[in-house]
Amino acid sequence: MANHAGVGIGTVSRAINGSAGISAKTKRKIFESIEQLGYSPNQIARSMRSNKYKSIGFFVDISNVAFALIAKGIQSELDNSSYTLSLCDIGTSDVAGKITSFLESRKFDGIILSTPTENDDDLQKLFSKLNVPIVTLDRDVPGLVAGVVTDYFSSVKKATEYLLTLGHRGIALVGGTGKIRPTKVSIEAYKEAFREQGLAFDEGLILEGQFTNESGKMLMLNLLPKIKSGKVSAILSLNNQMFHGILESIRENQLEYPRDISIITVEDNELTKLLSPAITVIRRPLVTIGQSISRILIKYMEEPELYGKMPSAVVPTEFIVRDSCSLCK
Amino acid sequence: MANHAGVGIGTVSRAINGSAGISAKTKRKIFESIEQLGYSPNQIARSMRSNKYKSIGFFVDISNVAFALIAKGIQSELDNSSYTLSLCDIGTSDVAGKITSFLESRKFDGIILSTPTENDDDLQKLFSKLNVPIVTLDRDVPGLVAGVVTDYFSSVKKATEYLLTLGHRGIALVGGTGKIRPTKVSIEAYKEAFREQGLAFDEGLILEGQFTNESGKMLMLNLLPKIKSGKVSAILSLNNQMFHGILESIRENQLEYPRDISIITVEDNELTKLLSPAITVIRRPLVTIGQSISRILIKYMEEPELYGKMPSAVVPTEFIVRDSCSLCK
DNA sequence: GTGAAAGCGCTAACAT
DNA sequence: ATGTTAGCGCTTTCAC
Repeated sequence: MANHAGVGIGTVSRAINGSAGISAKTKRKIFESIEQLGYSPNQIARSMRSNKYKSIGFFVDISNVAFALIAKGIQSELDNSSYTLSLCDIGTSDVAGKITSFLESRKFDGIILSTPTENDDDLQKLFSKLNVPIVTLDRDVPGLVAGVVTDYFSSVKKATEYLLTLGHRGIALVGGTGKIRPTKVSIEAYKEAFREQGLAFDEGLILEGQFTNESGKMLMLNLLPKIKSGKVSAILSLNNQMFHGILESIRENQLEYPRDISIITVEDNELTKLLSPAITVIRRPLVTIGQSISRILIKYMEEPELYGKMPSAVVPTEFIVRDSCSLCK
Repeated sequence: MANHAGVGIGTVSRAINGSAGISAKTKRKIFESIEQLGYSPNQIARSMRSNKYKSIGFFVDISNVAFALIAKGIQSELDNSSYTLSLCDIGTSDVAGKITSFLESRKFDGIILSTPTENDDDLQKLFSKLNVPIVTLDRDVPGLVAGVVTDYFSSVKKATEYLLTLGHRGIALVGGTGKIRPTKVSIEAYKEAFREQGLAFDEGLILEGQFTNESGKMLMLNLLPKIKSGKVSAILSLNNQMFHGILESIRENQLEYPRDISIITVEDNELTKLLSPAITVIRRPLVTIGQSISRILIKYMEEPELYGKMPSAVVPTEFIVRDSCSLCK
């Protein structure tokens, strides 16, 4: 390559990298040669030398289908950059272990993280050693920088108020572990809605499970008697997978919504739209979320001294009323 | 590292790589040092030297949610190997361009490919240069090796027969482009089912669109008059995203299934299970598919001389009857 | 402004 | 069986 253009190898490097100290003329000459030879630089060698990898990692549990649209959003921002996105599935268990094995074989210039739990010591230890910008997606992980924070508060509050207005008082709030930001915030919103109306909420109706279909079903098992006795007349679900279990349980127990139980869930999709009656939901703009966090991470990668100094992007949610809730009898 | 263990750098390499020509004793000594120092080899440098990347790429349109479970399957096989999986979203357009840009910045030891089209010249050109095992997922791409092939034939035939048995004759077969294997095979099965019963099928009812919700809706627009006139009484959908559009259209036009139209689709999920009435479906075992293709690719990576010499894994499908079809009136 | 040379951390070939 | 050395393809420093 270098001798085809009749220049030194260092000069080629300068041309490719747009470094200073090269005349426009030789630069042109070099790019011609590049064209002719179909040369493309070896990214591995570049990385080895420069410690830049042109690569960002998105660590997430891909079982949650929402991540696909988020990834699309991330990707769309990255298209104008020279970075490549790697999706890495961390599942729900041994997250730190999986991330470790990813990081052993790959290097990233930046990382986007959405873990199933916020208080994972192994995780913190792992990342504290890593000298790379890491932004979290809706997680308050101590020591890490929050990139995007979804404003569940206002929508959950609206949803709760909506149910209260319909006359419901026994409103079950069903989430995965209460140890991640969205759940915590949602619980706060729920409580505040009750308080502002001068109503008492029942702590016992704030339920925690896992982010799975099965867990949703399990929780319903406990809820059923209360539903039948009228103690619980509405469910506000904070997770889509659990929501599936709740729906199955409703079906299996010959209940009907909104007649026997009013339901609201988080995350809008084909299912919530196509079910009949359609489900009242809290929607977050998935693509936008991906774009926002991508932009923030790029900023941090380009200007490391800013790291952690920028505010998180706060993404609004929408409360969409459909037909899954009725007046409390 | 090397001098901590009191050995030469080459010896360390031999230990790490399990190469021959090293005594068990020094090996042990070296691993002790590795432990103590928390040393981990620089994968970039190794790759540069060895042209092995310990990395496989899965190129797919992540809008199709099915891929998530397939990826889980792939991953589960990879967990016992030293390979790392990168999911790369190729969307539906400019697939060759996207793949090219991925390949410029990353190297893979093997590639799993599921493209939205089979006859992409750019794609073939691209991969013909690439000296790496590539296996396709349900695609017959000329020049590439098929890794896994899903047996849609038997299920689509069963589904068609099922509809015929219910008295349906006007059965619309709705797919994305007929240019990918699953669609082609399904069309064959559909025709064969008709023929075996001595019945004539209407070529005009074999419809092609895009793999999108909107396209499903569009096709329904054409179908509606025929449904109302009774010319079409059943729909067999070959794509889940199109199916969503079909369902929406049914809803918007105040039709009811199975009363006004019988429907069957491919791909089982929460939606098909939870809709009421539940949808009769053709299911493919997604995790198994991922595992199979992963195993085959690993084989090819380890024994390149086998490449293309092994048969594709044929994965069976299941035809699951639920409540979305009724007797033809 | 440009070429030559050092060296990133490894593996493989060559010594011993 | 093990130490030493060349060199993978770049970027960067140092001469000029």
